[in-house]
Amino acid sequence: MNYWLIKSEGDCYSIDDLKKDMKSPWSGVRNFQARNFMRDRIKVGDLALFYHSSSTNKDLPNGVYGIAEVASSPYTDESAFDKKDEHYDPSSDKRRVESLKNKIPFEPTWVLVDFAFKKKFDTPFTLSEIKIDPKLDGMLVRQKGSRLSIQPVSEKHFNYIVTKRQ
DNA sequence: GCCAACGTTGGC
DNA sequence: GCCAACGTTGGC
Repeated sequence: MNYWLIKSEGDCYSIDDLKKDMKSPWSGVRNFQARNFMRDRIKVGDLALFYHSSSTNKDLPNGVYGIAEVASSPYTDESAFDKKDEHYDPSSDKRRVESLKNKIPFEPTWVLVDFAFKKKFDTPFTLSEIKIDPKLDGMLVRQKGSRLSIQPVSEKHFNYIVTKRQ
């Protein structure tokens, strides 16, 4: 089993939204490294820290707000083909249209997995706490300019954060 | 709202 | 294949 950290902007899709929906397709990832994690390494049942980023709300500081569970295998992210979607990708749509026209197999550029709600922490484990805790040395999210929206987390770090919030 | 850091694009 | 320019992310 692997552990992950998934980022979302709190104003955009929060842990409360996931709790309400119970399960959500993690669409809109347009970064190749993050895509590769979903396509090649993420497995059903893997657990992920749910991280809120870029918060301008003082009551919702950046940090880990709870836990989500991987609830599907990777599948095509259809939003890449939707002109009205904010994550529309013309080049991937063009590839798809060409493949349909020429009746050749198509490997979608962008895939996604579903995440299911697992748990919300009573209090978030904030980024500032993560940064000062020696037990969390080496966590990717601590690195300045860590822009990966899906990143691996070690079992040790995962368990440490979860235990601290139980 | 600013700006540094990063990934991606496009011209050469 | 390099690298400058660009757009986006994310912390403050």
